[in-house]
Parts: sequence; structure tokens; C-alpha cells
Amino acid sequence: MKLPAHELVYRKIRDKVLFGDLSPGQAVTIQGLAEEIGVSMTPVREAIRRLTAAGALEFMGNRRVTVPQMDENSFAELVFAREAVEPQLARQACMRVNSQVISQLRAIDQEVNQAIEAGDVPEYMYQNYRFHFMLYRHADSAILEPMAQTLWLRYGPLYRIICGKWGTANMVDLHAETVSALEKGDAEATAKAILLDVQQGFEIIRNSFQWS
Amino acid sequence: MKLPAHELVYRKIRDKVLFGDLSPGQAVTIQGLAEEIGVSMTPVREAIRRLTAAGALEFMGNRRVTVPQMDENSFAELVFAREAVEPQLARQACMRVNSQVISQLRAIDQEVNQAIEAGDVPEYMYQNYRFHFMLYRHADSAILEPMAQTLWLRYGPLYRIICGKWGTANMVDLHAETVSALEKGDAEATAKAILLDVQQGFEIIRNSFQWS
DNA sequence: GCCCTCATAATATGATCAGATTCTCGGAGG
DNA sequence: CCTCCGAGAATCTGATCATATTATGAGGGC
Repeated sequence: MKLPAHELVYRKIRDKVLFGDLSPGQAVTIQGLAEEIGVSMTPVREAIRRLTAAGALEFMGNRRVTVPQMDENSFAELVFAREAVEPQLARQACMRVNSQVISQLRAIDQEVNQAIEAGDVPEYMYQNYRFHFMLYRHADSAILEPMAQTLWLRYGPLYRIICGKWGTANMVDLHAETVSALEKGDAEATAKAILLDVQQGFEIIRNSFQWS
Repeated sequence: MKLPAHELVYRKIRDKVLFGDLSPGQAVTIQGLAEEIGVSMTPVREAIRRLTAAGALEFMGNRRVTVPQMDENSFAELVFAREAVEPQLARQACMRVNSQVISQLRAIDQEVNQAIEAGDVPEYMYQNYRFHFMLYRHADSAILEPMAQTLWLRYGPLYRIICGKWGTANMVDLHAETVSALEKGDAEATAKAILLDVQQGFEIIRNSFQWS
């Protein structure tokens, strides 16, 4: 079970983006990352290529690689895409999950709530991610699930800024709705619950972010 | 205007996938491609990483890289995603195109028609691609347009099989509808025209493909 | 005399390669 | 049917070359 170095590097950098360790506009260098992680440049280069292909990173000019800045247009597109993709994933997942998965989801939801109460932003973001993709994984989807992944990669850095500014105080947890829809096996209700979750997350950002 | 080798390699392989030079299930090796193109393995490795991240290629086990096979589920998701993304791109593009772009599109549409009449499948696929992405480029989209790219990468090999089997005989050209909607500046009509185009393409595949 | 500008040098970073090493697959032999 | 090689492919490194960015300093204008 030994994963290749480029895969480990990829996951490490991806998580940095996903959970907001890197903020929009921040530049990274291949050599810098190579030194930091303790590998040669080649595996880092490959990880960077994958991440730029996924939109998690962006080439600026011909030398610098940065976390993409998001403007109002891109933000609107991100909303549009997540609202299209994620409810559909939830719909498909609902038809496939068993009761064991549902209890796992409920357990993760507990973690989310605890993180909110504790005001632990990184933990909240991590557990929230876990909840969504634990669900989406069971959609058994080769197309939509990777799309959702790339959308979250764009969403992460932005969301991190908001959470850092406001804390977890005004985070409302809409996962209970989702879990109860799953228990009933109601695919449409599940899709609707996820749609609301997505919309609510974006409301928070929209209201508390001034687009320079 | 000298592009790096890994970029050239990426484009070369991407076009192979996009226009069906590689068929689903076909395996490629890094060394093989490196030798074929005449570069070292490193740039090829980077190109492969990008393409796998985009879903154009797929790791089978830990050794072989192949063009993904598509089953009925994935196909349905591909339909769903294209129907969501591409009309929206068309909608946004409609609000930004000028008359010069419209004439370019009309010119490309001529090429498409000629390719259909000539029964030239590769040319048809190439010009059809050009038409769509010439339009989408003007949507000025950082999120949706790359998504459409990856969807076409999955669509290409499949479409190529169909075209190879039936020729261009039953290809209906719905681009004229799109162009005329653009001329009127009617964003909704443009979106609808593209939606029909997408649906019609999928009808052909759905009807003429038995899912083993 | 001071500050700005532009050319040039120094440094950092990226791109590519060839080779050493590790790993996987497939077949031969038990 | 399982285990153990061997061929070939992939991975990773360090070196080398190319190029972008930054630092430096001379010259000219205010």
C-alpha cells in the first residue's frame, strides 16, 4: 500500500488548497514545495500539473503559480455549477446508500456540529467536506463526482476567508435535513436539502464579501 | 512564441483523444509516447497527469494508462452535465459576442456543412468542436468553459465510434439556429439551440450504441 | 545634490534529460 | 494452483541548460 510520491505530494497540496491553508493570490514555487515536502522537483511538477488542470492552481505569466483569485463572475459560475452538480449527486447517492452509510453520515454530522460549537474553523471545513463527499462517493459517479471535487477546490480558499473573518458563529448546519431525507429514501428531498446547503453557504459568502 | 515541450505534448495527446484517434479502452505507455513524439519521458509524464486529471485518460491499476470506457451510467451523467453547462455558456456568450465573431461562427458552420456533405468524419468532428468552443470562449468563463472542455474529452472517443460506424449521413446541423439566435441577441434562444444540439448528438449515440 | 530610469548583472526558478532504482505484469516451473 | 523470476515500464533523482525576476549601479533630468 505504498503510494507514489507524486500522488502524496498531490494530496498534500490539494488539501492545502481545499482547506484554505493557501489563500487566493498566494504564489507557490515548485522548488519551494519540493524542499518543503522533501522530494525532488519532478513529483512536485506532476502534482502541480494535475492541480492546474483541475483549476486548483493557476499559471500567472510564465513563472509563477498561484491560487486563483475569484471575481464576481467566476463566483456566479461556481454557484451555478455546484447547484447543478451536487443535488444530482445527492439524488443518485440516495438510491444507493444503505443504513450503515447513513449512520456514518450522521456521525460526521455530529463532528460538524461539535466543530461549529467549538469555533474550530479548520475542523469544521474538514468535516463538512467529509460529509459531502462521503455522500457523493456513493453516487458511484465517474463524471459528476470529479466535477464536484474541482468545484470544491475553487470554493475552499474563498470559504476559508469567510470562516476566518466571521468564525463558525453563523454557520447553520443543514445536514440533518439531508440525513433524514436519506433515511426515507426520498431522492428528491435529498437533492433539495443539498441544494439548500449549497445556497446557504453561498449566501454567507455573497453577503460578507466585497468584490474588489 | 516557443511553447514548452510538455505543453505541446499535452495538446498532441489531447487532440488524439478529442478527435477519436484513440479509442476507448486503448492503452498508451509513457515510453511509447515519448519515443513517438521524440521527447524525453518527463514532459510526457506531465501531459499524462493533466489528461488523467481532466478525465481524458485513466489509470488502470498502477501501470497502464487507457482511454476510459464509458458505461450507460457515465453516459447519462455526461448528458446531464453537458445539458447543464453548455447552454449556460451559450447564454453568457450571447451577451458578449460582436458581429465579427458571429461571422466567424457562420464561416465555421459552412466548414461543418461541407464536411458533412463530403462525409469527412475527422474534419466534421474538428470543425464541430471549433464552432462550439469559439462560441464558449466568448462567455469569458473561468469555471464553466474548462468544465465543458473536460466533458468534450469524454465525449470525443465515443462520438468518434458512432461517426465511424454511420458516417456523417445522419448528422443534422443545428448550428444555423444558434447563429440566428446570436444575431438577434436572444440569449435564451441561443441557450435553447445549443441544448437541442447537445440533445440531438446524444440521441444519435443512444440509439446506435449497445451498452455491452 | 537628489531622485528617477533604464541597462546590465546576479540570482532564482523552471524545463528537460539520462540514468539508477523500484515496481508490476506475465510466464515458467514446482 | 501457487510461487518465483525476468523483461520491461514507471518513478524519482541530480545535473544541466534556459529563462524570468530581482538587484545593482551609472547616467541624466529636475
